[in-house]
Amino acid sequence: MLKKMLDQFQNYLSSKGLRMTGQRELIARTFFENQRHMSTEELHHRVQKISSQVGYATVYRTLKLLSDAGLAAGRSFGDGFTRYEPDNQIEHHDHLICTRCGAIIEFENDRIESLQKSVAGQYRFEVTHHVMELYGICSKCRS
Amino acid sequence: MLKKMLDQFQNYLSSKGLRMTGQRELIARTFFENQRHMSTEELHHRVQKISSQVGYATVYRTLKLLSDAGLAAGRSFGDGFTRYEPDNQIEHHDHLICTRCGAIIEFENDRIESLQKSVAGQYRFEVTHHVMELYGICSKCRS
DNA sequence: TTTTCTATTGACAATGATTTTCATTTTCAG
DNA sequence: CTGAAAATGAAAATCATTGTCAATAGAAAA
Repeated sequence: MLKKMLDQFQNYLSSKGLRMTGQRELIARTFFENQRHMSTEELHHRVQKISSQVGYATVYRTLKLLSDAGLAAGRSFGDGFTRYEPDNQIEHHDHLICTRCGAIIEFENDRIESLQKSVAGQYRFEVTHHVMELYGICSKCRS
Repeated sequence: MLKKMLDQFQNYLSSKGLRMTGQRELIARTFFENQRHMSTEELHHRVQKISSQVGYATVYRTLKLLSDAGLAAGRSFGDGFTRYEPDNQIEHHDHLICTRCGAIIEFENDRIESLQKSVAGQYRFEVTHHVMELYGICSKCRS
C-alpha cells in the first residue's frame, strides 16, 4: 500500500518533470505511514525526528504536491489549521468531529452518497467531491 | 423578517448587558438585507458606502456577536476567508458549490438529515450541527 | 441636565498559518 | 564530469483575523 502510494507520487512527479528527492520521499513516506488527519505541524515534527534539517516550507510544498497528485486531501475542521489525510480516491468517507476532545471518527454511508447525487441531479449539478462533517459530542465525552 | 432579526439581536445584546449602537445596527441591517454568503470584506465595503468611518474590527466584532446570538453562521468554503450567512436556526440547509464560477446554491433534504442522525447514533455520537458541501460544476458552467 | 461608570469604537499593531524569496545545494541528462 | 534546471532551508512577506489602547458615546443615577 505504502509502496503503491510512493510509486504513484513518483509517477506524478515524473509526468510533471519534477524530481523525487530524499526530502520528498521522507515526507511522503511519513505522511502515508502515520495516522490520518495530520496537521502540517505534526508532519513536520515527525519528519524532523528522522532528519532534523527539513524545513517547514518543504513540508508545505510537498503536501501541496501530494494534493495536486490526488494522493492527499486537505480539510479545515474549524480549528485554525489545515489537516491532511491520504486520499486513495477509491473509497470515500466522512467525519464525525467531537467539539469537546477533538476526536475525529470516520464513517461512510452509501445511502447518503446516493441521495447526495440525486439532489445534485435535481440542480443539473455535476459533483466532483464533497465534504460532510457532523460536529458534536463523542461517546467518551458524553459518559 | 428584517425587523424580527434586528429585534432578536437587540434582545441578545440586552441579555448580555451589551448595547445596540449605530454601527451595530447598520452592520446587522446590511448583513440581513443583502445576499447570503457575504465575506467580511464585502460586508465592510457595503457598510462603508453608507457610513464611511466604520472600521474593519467593528465588522468582525459585530459578526462575532451575531454568531454568538445564533443569527449568523460562518463557513469557510476553501477560498482563503470566512463567509457568513443569516442563520434562522429553524430550517437548515446545505450547499452546492461550483468550483468554476463560484456560485453557491442552497438545498435541503430531510432524508439525508435523518440518515446523518442514524449514523451518528451508531457511534453514540450526539450531533450539534453539521456541514455538507457538494463541490462540482453547476448547470450554467456545464452548458 | 450633569455626572459617572462602562461599553464601544477605530486606527494601528500583533498574531499565526501559509507562501514567497533568494542564495545555495542537489539532481540528472548529456 | 558539467551545467542547466529544480529543490531546499532560512528568513522575510502575506493576509485574514484578533488584540491593544486612547478617545468617545450610551445609559443610569443624581
